[in-house]
Amino acid sequence: MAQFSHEFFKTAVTVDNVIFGFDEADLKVLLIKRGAEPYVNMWALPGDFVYPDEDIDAATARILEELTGLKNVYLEQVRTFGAVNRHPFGRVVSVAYFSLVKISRYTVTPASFAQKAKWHSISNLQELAFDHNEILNTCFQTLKQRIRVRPIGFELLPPKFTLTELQHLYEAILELNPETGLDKRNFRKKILSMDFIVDLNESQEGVAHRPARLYEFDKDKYEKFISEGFNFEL
Amino acid sequence: MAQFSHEFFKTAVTVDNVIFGFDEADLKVLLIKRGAEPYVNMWALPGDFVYPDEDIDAATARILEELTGLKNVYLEQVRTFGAVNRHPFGRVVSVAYFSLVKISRYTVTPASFAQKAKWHSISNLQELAFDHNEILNTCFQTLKQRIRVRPIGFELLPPKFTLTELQHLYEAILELNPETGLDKRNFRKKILSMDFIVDLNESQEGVAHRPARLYEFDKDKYEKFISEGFNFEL
DNA sequence: TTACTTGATGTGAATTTGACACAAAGCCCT
DNA sequence: AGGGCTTTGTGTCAAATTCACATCAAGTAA
Repeated sequence: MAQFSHEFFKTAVTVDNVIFGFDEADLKVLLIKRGAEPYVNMWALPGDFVYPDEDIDAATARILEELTGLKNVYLEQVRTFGAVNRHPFGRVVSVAYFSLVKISRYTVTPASFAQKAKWHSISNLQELAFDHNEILNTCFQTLKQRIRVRPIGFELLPPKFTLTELQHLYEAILELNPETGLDKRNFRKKILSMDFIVDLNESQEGVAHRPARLYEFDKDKYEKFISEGFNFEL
Repeated sequence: MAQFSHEFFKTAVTVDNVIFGFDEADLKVLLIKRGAEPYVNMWALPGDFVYPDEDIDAATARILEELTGLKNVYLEQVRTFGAVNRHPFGRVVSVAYFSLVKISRYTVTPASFAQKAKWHSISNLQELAFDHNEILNTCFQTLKQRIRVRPIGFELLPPKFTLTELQHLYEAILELNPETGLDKRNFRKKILSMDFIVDLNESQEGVAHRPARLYEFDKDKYEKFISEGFNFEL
């Protein structure tokens, strides 16, 4: 095998991270403006080379932390993009992840590799560097599928949330028209039938209308139900 | 960026392919016995280095064809495995795929990199080379999910099949007990309500019991239904 | 002709989904 | 203090789907 090294050990591996956040009624993605060639000054997904002694999963977590300061974030590998000419400087294979962050906890810390970082509404994206539009899109589709079958929406919301916020989140991710999309009563019935979304007996404060009750997601309870054969769905 | 080359362009990328087949009542995987170090003489997933000028998807298709002679096979990328020490000879990142082949069409052609190739029953696997047990398992779980939501089971069956064969296939992939698993009448009702599984008005021949009707999967019809908003499920 | 094996088929109860509208809570303004 | 505004919270019924369940039919083999 040593004789193969010359030929094969010449690829660079990067990770690209589609960082989702949810704000008011909009699903957003955190993009950086590139500060170096290639594609300088274009918006791009946050990403970096994987270091020689670094697991790929760890590289993604590192990038996320460098950029947002956040640790222990929901991260999921989606797909690897390896077209021969996707990078102008050589053979670069990119492993795409998405992550879900609570946007309120985000603090602007553009990493060294970026001039600035900014949340972009998913419904309104321009052309990105490299094949990043394709990557972003693939990750968004994956999120859309995941959200219906795993209770990961809560990763995007503050720890205490209202059912209306939760519904808006689902509508944003599933790209449903708020009018015709999810029926409020049926949505609440479904959600509350899952006993791991617990009523905190608290209410919103300082809103100019009837205050909504606050709920939280109880991960321990969820995992207990799962281990009893329960199956989350929409 | 050129200054980074020294550091980063040192990884090798491989693909590993979990090739599924279905035979009688058993889901099988095609494994090769390794003919070279490392892990010589152990069973492993068929895989190879991705050539410098080869797309990753193309590499998988190539391996499959070298091994089985089959082209135009169902192939799906699953996940990339990139732990630092997964390969003893250096940093090797592996992109895992699964593929679905009609086992009857398989002809033994062990590729140059293998001493021999053999179908192994999925329910009865020994220890494999590298992290291939983990890869295989991940791919199997992915197949299990996909089969419920995409009509890909047909890729594993001959063009003309009986409903009993189809049901056995589902039971094997979903790891259901044939007794308690799927109800025959309900299964057939569901399947036949999808109008893209068409009755050929032919029967089995040479079986020592009442011959079963033969059906085929009509891909064009399926795609027409999909484009009309239809959603396949189980 | 009989026995054996597997194929084919329908009904009714239980559950789930989906559509739909109005009163209640709190803030703001006058 | 009262009225208006905005958003919250809640139940019923019809329709559709799911699930459980048993018997006769078709062909081969002896």
